[in-house]
Amino acid sequence: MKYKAATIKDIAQALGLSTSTVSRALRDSHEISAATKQLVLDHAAQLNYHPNPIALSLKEKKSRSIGVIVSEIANSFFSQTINGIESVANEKGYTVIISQSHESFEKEVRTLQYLASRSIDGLLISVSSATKDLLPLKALHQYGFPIVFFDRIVEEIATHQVRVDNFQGAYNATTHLLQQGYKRVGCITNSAHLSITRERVAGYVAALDKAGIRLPASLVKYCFHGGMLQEEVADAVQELLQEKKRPDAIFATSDKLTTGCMRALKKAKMAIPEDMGLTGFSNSDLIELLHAPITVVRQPAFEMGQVATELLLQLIESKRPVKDFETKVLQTSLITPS
Amino acid sequence: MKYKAATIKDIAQALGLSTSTVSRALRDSHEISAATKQLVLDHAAQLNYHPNPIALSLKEKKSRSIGVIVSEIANSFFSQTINGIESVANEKGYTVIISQSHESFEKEVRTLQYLASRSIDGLLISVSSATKDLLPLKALHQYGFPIVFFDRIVEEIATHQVRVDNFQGAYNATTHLLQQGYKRVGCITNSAHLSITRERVAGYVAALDKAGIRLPASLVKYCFHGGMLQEEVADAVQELLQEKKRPDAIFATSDKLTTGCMRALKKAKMAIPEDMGLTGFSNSDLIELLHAPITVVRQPAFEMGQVATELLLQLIESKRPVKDFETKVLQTSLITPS
DNA sequence: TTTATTTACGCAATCGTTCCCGGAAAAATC
DNA sequence: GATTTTTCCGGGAACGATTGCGTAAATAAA
Repeated sequence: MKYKAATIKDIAQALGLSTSTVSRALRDSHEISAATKQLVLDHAAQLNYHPNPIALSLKEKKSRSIGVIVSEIANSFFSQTINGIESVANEKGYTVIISQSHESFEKEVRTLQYLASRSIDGLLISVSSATKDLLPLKALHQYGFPIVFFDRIVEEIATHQVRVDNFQGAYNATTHLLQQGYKRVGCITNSAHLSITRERVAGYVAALDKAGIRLPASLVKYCFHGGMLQEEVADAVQELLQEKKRPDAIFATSDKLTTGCMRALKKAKMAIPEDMGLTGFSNSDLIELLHAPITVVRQPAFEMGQVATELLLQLIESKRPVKDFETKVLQTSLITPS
Repeated sequence: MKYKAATIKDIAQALGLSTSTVSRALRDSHEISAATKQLVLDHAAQLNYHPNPIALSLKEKKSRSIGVIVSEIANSFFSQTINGIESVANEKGYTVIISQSHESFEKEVRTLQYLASRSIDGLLISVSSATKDLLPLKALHQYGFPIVFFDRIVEEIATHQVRVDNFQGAYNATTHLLQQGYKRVGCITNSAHLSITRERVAGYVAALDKAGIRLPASLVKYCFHGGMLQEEVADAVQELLQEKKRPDAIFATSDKLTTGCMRALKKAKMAIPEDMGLTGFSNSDLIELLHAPITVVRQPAFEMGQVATELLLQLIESKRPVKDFETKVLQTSLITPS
């Protein structure tokens, strides 16, 4: 069953006016008399008239909707980011269409095409951990399609970017572990070609360097699926535990990896922080309730969503092609258990 | 900057055909010659032509998109449900537009109007804990707008509903606490007018009854904001602790309430399960990592999303008004720490 | 050869809205 | 009283696609 919404035509007919007059009256045009305007407005209210956004989209050639692609919404960081995105977008009258890549490149590409075909006006994306081929994104971008990267950046594509100071966050976390007295800090991280992976691992290495600690590269374990598969993390932890000189602490570079490590360590009956130190990136609000009181690097997720959306809308509403792109870098904070 | 997508007109012009011929060729109509079809198809591929969904929506009077309103996506239960919704909707070619009420009635109404004005074809909703006035929803429903309720049901509106066996889930959880030896089980629950609140409290009471335990109604504390405000939960816990005959265990009826209780008990330096037993509804995947190994009632969230979406699409695609409405009841499971 | 039937395509309306253009009536100016 | 200027409104095209109807040419039947 379909319910029929009132149209401008209905109002016109009922009042014996033309559609153009009604349209103008509703938009408060100066060339419509006050009396007619009132008449139209009253009748519109009575019919509960709302302009059909689809018809508008067709005419204006824009849908006033933006797409968001994240790996998973069931992830504190991303759901918080989305809240930030929504807050800005809705205020400006934009609809947000959220899609998940589930860390799969194929799903990401499909989603990309889908969103593009649904005529969204712009895209906010944090690429999947499996994304190595940038062609689909580049194609869209070269078409002049507005894109803003957040969190997981793609440097090869020239557009606005919003991220945190991943290097510093990782540096701080690693330094924190060292200050706790740990000597051999291993690292469990995401897919190697992600920007956040490179930056965070660099921060981790820099902190070790600064402390005069040199560790084998084998202490850095990459999880291609970014923790989506629990066993991938478990394997990585196991590998660390089986290193000839076993690490005494682990730095995990993402939400899923941090909790994944905890899970794996628990399974291996390794106590945190006694048997193994652990710290990592996480925006979960349950951290303080975990069985081991770990220190985490928290990202300003909500703010990141807001900033990214503002940049995107700016891009969308710009009259001429934007050539000057910004890279906003937000700061992380180290949260220690109270 | 705008990128211009190819239209049917572009193809027609380039090939010296009419738009109708091109349209029919693309839709593989029998009244177009094979030669012309091939010509059109080739050229369409070359121009990377994709039908404009907005133009189609305008003509077909449907947008092939559905709206979802939940209180919060940063909630394991809802994000899992959304995954289920997405899986079914996308497969059927529908876009999912997610909105959050943040447990605010005003936000819910605004969102409702917004979604309705964005011409979605149907709505999946789990009402906010603050929803007492059903007029906006009823208005939409009486208009013939397809709505399916999930999780938090509104019985007064006759349509499809999907929920879990809340009574049984609550009954099992409470019974579990009693079997552990707890005698005075308090309850921290959601806003009193929510369906899930009524059903879960009823299950809780029934379990006590069955065990021959009669407790004062003051042991049931209602949180109007459903745990959105941490202090609301903290206050409720405090009130329980200050009862003249203090309870020795708490049954919490939702995700946020369960973790909220844990947080409050931790603050009050009450050990779980020694000083106070705790169990509750939760779909968080971090439960097993919490400092206290609590038993939780888990809902089949993903499945719930799938079922609800199937019902909604069925409603949307039905030729005539549907009069027979289904109420699907799924089963919960009690997860005890290993 | 004439008529009937296909085949293969074009014309134009439609969806709801905006906006350019043109024009009648009223008001202002001379 | 005649002209110019406003004021106010309607006609119709446009956005991109679909579709009922009409029709020329090609083919088949008579």
